[in-house]
Amino acid sequence: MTQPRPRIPEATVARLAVYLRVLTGLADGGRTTVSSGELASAAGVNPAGLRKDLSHLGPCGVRGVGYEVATLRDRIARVLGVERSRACVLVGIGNLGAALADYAGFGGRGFRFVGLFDAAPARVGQRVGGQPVRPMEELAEVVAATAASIGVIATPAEVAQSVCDRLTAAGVRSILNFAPVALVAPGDVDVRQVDLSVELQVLAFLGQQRDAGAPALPAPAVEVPA
Amino acid sequence: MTQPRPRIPEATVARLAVYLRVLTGLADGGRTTVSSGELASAAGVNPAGLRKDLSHLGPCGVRGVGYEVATLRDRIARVLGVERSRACVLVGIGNLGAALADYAGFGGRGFRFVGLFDAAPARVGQRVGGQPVRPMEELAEVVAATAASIGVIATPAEVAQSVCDRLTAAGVRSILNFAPVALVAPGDVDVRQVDLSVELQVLAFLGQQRDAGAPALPAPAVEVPA
DNA sequence: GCGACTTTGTTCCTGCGTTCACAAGCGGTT
DNA sequence: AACCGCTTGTGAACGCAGGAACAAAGTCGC
Repeated sequence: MTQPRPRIPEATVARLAVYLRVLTGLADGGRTTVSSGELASAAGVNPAGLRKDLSHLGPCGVRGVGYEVATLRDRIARVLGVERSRACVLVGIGNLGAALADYAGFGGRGFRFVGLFDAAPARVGQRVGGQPVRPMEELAEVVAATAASIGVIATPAEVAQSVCDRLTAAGVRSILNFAPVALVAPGDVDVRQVDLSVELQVLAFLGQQRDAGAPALPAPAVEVPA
Repeated sequence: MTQPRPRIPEATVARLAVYLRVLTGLADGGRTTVSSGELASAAGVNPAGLRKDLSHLGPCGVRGVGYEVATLRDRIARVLGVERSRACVLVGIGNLGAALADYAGFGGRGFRFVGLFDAAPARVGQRVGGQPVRPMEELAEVVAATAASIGVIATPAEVAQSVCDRLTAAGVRSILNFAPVALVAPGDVDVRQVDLSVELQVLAFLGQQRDAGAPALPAPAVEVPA
């Protein structure tokens, strides 16, 4: 009954999600097989690293040929746990929340939002992404009824912790937090933090560093023909 | 170079951005000093790691006391290049693009959008976050006029590469891509990828792993099925 | 049927990031 | 003025991720 779970590194899991997306696209395009080199280039990673990532799933390719697109896609989907659709609740239907609710990349990849919640009475009742926005009072009820295991927080930072508390109290065990605060949660709850502005600041730093120290750099920019 | 710039690890840079946000909040709250332990807890990291991160900036704390909030904040801001405001252009004003344009976390942290662009004629002319949406034809012009160094892509995946090409052609050297495709760009252009659904899939994986193996299994060392 | 080519899966190695633990330094107290 | 406790900064070890090279294995051509 147990899965092949010799512990997959988290960095590998993140890349597996990318491979899954690429493979889904290839399958929709009618491709039946793909080589590690091609897949790696489409995913933006090193071919050897890709093969190492896939090796965690056990042998799933054919030497001399490559990987069967549909088979590999299904296998990754099963390992990632997106084989069956997962119920998620989304709290905070501001600009970002509405964008997330509408984001096609979620529904198409095994996630479905079973409840959108907001504390502002003005927002409650509006329809976003085909669903009505519900008041916070219904949160526990919906989580219990749908067995939602994932909660997404897209509220202002000030209320994120209290939303987190309510989600965990309702039984949610996994939380994705877009608010720029570090949440504290019970040890058996997974919390992942996404700060949209952090990436922008890393970019600014790299740009400043490049501009400051690179002028005399050789950097003939050899092109890599794909 | 007068700058102590012996290469700061990228992971450290990302955390410095988080420290900067926490410090700004503390300063606004009137705090004058803070210890590494407290700051680390607010940022969700290990105290020793935080001190190591800060050590890249040179000594900036007082032993036995802690760090001076305002001083440390300004120092990190200078290192990250957030001291002066940076001009950014944003392409793709859909749900996500509108959320980004409105996101207060950007303007407050040294980034200002000097141009919002969309290919859909229906969107052009609308005002989002206090600015008008412009047609793609004006992209190169605006980038040249404002010396924007950062471009943000929030378009559908299909057109992201062509937008990337136009941005680089216009002179943008740093690109933040929210579209789920790996972009190819010249070697002197920094491209950073953010896939919102990847984090969700990592969460699903961790949740599945927890549910399947947590009851009493420490590490069963199971092997692959068939 | 056999050889050669292609591509996977694995192994080794190098470098980086993270953590632990300790010495150094400063403020407050007596 | 000297001691003591607190906190920083740094040095070292551990573990992990990434990259390159090699061997196994299967297919295609002759």
